[in-house]
Amino acid sequence: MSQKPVVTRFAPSPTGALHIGGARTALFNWLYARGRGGKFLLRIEDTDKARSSAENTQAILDGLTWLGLDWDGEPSSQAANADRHVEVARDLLAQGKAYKCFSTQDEIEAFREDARANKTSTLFRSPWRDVAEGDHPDAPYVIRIKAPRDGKTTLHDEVQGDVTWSNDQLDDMILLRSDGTPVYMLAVVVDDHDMGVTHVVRGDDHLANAFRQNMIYDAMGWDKPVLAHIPLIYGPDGKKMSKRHGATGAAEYQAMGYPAAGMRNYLARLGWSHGDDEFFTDAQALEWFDLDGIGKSPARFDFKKLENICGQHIVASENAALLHELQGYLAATGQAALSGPQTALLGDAIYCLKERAKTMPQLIEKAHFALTSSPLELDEKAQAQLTNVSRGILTELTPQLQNASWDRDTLEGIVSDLAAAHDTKLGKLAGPLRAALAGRAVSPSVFDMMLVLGRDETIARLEQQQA
RNA sequence: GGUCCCUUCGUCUAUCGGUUAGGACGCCAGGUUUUCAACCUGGAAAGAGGGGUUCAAUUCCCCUAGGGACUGCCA
Repeated sequence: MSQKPVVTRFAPSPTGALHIGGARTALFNWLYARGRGGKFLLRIEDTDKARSSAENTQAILDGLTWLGLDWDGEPSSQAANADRHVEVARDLLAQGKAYKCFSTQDEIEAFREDARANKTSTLFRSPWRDVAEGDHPDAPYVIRIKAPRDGKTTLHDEVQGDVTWSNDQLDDMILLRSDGTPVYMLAVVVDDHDMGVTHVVRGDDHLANAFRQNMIYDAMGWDKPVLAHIPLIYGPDGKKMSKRHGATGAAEYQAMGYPAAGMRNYLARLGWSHGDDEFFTDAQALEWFDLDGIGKSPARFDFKKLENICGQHIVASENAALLHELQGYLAATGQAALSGPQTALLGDAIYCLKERAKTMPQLIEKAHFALTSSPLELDEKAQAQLTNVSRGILTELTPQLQNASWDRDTLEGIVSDLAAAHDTKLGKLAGPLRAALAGRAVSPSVFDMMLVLGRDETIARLEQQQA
């Protein structure tokens, strides 16, 4: 049996921004396809013209781009394929697998109200299913598919396992509305088939739809894609993600300054696992990701863990890449871009900043010492001590620090010098250095200010802070 | 109401019949630290309930409870 190349797709409807749950669905599709050398397609389901907008479409594209989820080719528009959808519906009608139904919306609604009142099934059974063409009135009609009424249907789902439905639960769903436009359920199947989609990975809110869509595949005799219905993401309280949880849109996470790599990692691990691996790179995710690692139960969104993962990714970032991401964050949030000197200063400082920031705003906050300037006069005694201690030594130390290759004697010498300067701000350097000598992470602050700004500027700013 | 799905520490999860039920985030305690943050050590913390099957169930089956999705001429 030859392996067909994998084709996945993400098919959002542009009736709103990119939802964080949608972003995860896109990520899963992307991971699956890209990890197998397949294609990841994007289809905008814009058949609901009243609620769709170009702005939303752009927002979705921007969100995916921010997350680094690149798609193959141009995004396709479902609305643009309407003629093709109609053609399939007409084909089904011609084959006798669909029929014209003349029941009005009022009639159907009345039936449903009745059914609800009597607590019976609200499944509408059209009286037109078996009426001969000659007995049709000259009136508006919809085209409905002829659903099987006997037996049962079992669908295999890579996440849900085998799911069985009794066919009498299937309705003769509408394919073409009375105005002749195709309905979503038809469009999805036709588009997926025409686009050559091999794996449909989507939210499990579509699980029931899969059975309805399956009828079209059967009627047309088309190959069916592999299905994987993934559980939805819930808010921290276990309820559906909503505004009161703080953020539902991917763009909001970007605005909060979470790095894209951290988002990918966190979102991937939410509902999917590869043993005990929590923190991983894109390369690892691509290699490890598979459908059978996806859990069946819904996962809650945990901001604390997101932050933690993001922090780890910031630490692991290349300095230049992190700086670039920071610039992107500033631009995306409409903040002033860094000036040339600021960029240079930040470039020097970022190595010590990234170890203590979990988000972009935190990075900026920690960089405050380098990005703001406020020279001041300084105390003569402090000046003398500083000069004494730092002369030549810090200059020598800089490359050593950055290469993480330490000369213990030198450092210990500095510590004692610094300790002697206890009365001054300079004394603060002793602590961080001792910590470094003890094998712990260096607490940079003043020490790093020296390395980044130089001695004079550091002293000036410290004096200013004291005032 | 009907159909389908789900249920391991607070949270994300590991476990593919036999484990002191593991890890991570968070939390608590202690340590280090003259900023912020980080770091080190230790700790508390879970199989929804009830029946089976089996020598042995978190793991397989059934029931109950709880949660969710769907039930549109929306997508």
